[in-house]
Amino acid sequence: MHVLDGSGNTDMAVTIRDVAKAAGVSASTVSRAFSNSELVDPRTRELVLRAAEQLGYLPNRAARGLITGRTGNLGLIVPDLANPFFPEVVKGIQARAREADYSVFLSDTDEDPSAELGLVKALAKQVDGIILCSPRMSADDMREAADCSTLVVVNRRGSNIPAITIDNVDGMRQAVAHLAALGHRRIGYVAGPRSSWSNRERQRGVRTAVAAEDAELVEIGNVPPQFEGGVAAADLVIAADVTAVIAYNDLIALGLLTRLAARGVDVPGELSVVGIDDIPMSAMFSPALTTVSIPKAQCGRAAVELLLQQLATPGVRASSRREVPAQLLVRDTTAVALPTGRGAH
Amino acid sequence: MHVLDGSGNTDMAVTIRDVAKAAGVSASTVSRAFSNSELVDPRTRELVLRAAEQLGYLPNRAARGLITGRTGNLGLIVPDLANPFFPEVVKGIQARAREADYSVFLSDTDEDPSAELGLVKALAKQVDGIILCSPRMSADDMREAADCSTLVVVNRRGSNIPAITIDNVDGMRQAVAHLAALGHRRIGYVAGPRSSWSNRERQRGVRTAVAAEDAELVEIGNVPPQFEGGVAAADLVIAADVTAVIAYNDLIALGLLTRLAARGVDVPGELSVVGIDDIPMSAMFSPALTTVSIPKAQCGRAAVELLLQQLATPGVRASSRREVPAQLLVRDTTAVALPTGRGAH
DNA sequence: CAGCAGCATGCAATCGTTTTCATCGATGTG
DNA sequence: CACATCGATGAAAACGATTGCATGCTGCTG
Repeated sequence: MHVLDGSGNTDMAVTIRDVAKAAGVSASTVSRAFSNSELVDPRTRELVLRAAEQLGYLPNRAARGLITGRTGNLGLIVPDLANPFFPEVVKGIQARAREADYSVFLSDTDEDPSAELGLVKALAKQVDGIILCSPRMSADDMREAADCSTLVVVNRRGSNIPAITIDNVDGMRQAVAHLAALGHRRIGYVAGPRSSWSNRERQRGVRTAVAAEDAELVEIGNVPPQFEGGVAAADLVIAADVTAVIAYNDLIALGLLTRLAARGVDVPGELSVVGIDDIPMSAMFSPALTTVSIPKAQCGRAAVELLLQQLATPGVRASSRREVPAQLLVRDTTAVALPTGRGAH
Repeated sequence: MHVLDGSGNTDMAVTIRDVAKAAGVSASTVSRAFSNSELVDPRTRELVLRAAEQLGYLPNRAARGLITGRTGNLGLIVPDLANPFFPEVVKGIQARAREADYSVFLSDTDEDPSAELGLVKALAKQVDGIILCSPRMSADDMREAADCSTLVVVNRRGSNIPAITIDNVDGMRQAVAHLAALGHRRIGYVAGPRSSWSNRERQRGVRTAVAAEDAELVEIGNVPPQFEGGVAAADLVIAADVTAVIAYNDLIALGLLTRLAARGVDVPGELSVVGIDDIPMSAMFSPALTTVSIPKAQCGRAAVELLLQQLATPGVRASSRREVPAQLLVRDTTAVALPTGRGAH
């Protein structure tokens, strides 16, 4: 026998009317006691709250949502939760949402861009707004999605939709400045997927920064943003005869590190490597990866913030956006360039 | 201007009555056309479906839930999404839930056991059932939680609650048999948190298996189940004078590997290391970690399966459980034991 | 003392569905 | 031909909450 909640009903819902009866008031008063607390006598309110407490009453959000039109739910769509970049973002979203008393619906598209729009539509009716993380869908689909629900996108910009982005250009500037200061004059960039907005941004940032430092840039193929992509790119990097390389993300950088070690290339002695993202793994590798860190949880919180703001000022499809800073984290994969530059041995 | 959905309403909901009007039938018929399809004339049904399609109608789940008592939602509570073990499980849950046309509410407790019960209560009204991943709460709290909602727990057993567990004992048997076959006679086990049910299971499994192989077991302190825990434990392992060590999880094993390398201990030459979990990182390390792999996505799917089953047979609080197999994955951190055993150099 | 302002509360309609019950033709049978 | 049967459909009552409106009470003012 467990301790029951006074009434003895283990599963049947206790409604607003039960509370009303227990407190000797009407249902409306109970409702008011919970929301517009100003319109009800403080004493009555206290009475109601106590009765509710005792009965273990919790408002039924679905019923409330039906009439108010607001569900208190948020949708969240990510391409792949197994990608170590996303869990931290999701945690940030979750945490901030809970603070604002919102619940979060999570959907993982498994990297299928064509599933994204469908999920938005399916979710639209059950939520007040949707956060799209690094969406892969087309710009047309984005517009259509925006017509279904209040949207905020993370890690992409365009279609006049409120967005949280990362200051990739500045991040790249920091990375390149760091390398240049170490004497590197010929720098490689291992590009991620061509279709990725982030990749284009980072590529742009690297180009600008390298030009500003008066150094030379070698762009190395588009590879999938995974460990294997880095493994595959390593030989190209060696052949490119650079003294330092920046990878589109940490996973690629880690792949590089592994293959470079296998090829007998000393990092950072012969070659410096810089990643982007700062996924937890990067600190655990040896040598620990120098990387451009992105405040992932902060991105998540900011996305919720922006969504809440959109929700609060309805009708205003203002194209608000927010850019979070990136920050270079120097660890053990970058060092001064080899004095002679190349071919030494 | 975007293509609108025929009616021109970008945000206002299209209800069952709109469809009814458009199809020239009553609301009841539309409802039936969507659910109990048998009670409606196939031709009428076709008509309704076409009208709904054209208007872009999607049933409002909240309204439906209000009357049926079933929400079509599932709750999911995890201790820490940033722990690389969980994302895969969550993906499995998500995928299976979507197949069954359920949506998933995600909550992350940030490793705070005292938050778990509160989240269960908050979620209970909005979902048909809740999946608790590796819950840290007390047994009493578990019982109370089970009174709030239909529950399935993953990675823990007890309180007569349906559970998905891993066959830790067999996993340990495989690991120990592998090591014994390589000639190891003195084996270490680096224990995880004392409060963890999994740790107790694994410890028990190792003891049994080591005894069965007639080898010697050295148990090494309880450490936090993180990389840092492994780093800290490495020196104890060296001092324990074993030729092989099994860690409570991969994160600890990876920490061991890192610190052992720093101490100049050759793995697997001088010491073999086995992890548990098979997190993605483990394959990327060098040397790649030999580990007892757990089918994480399958755990997730099984949990949903079990929950759905509980939901289908209401009232039957049968203590169903399901155990998924673990499987040893031999990679590069295990090798034959040093011939002389210890102190060699 | 009458009248009125203003506050606290209750009544009832409503949100978008499902579901029970009744209705209405059409069909089959004695 | 009349009556029971049956299948398809519609009308209306729920589900649990919110909210505009009406009501009753208190207390103040002229």
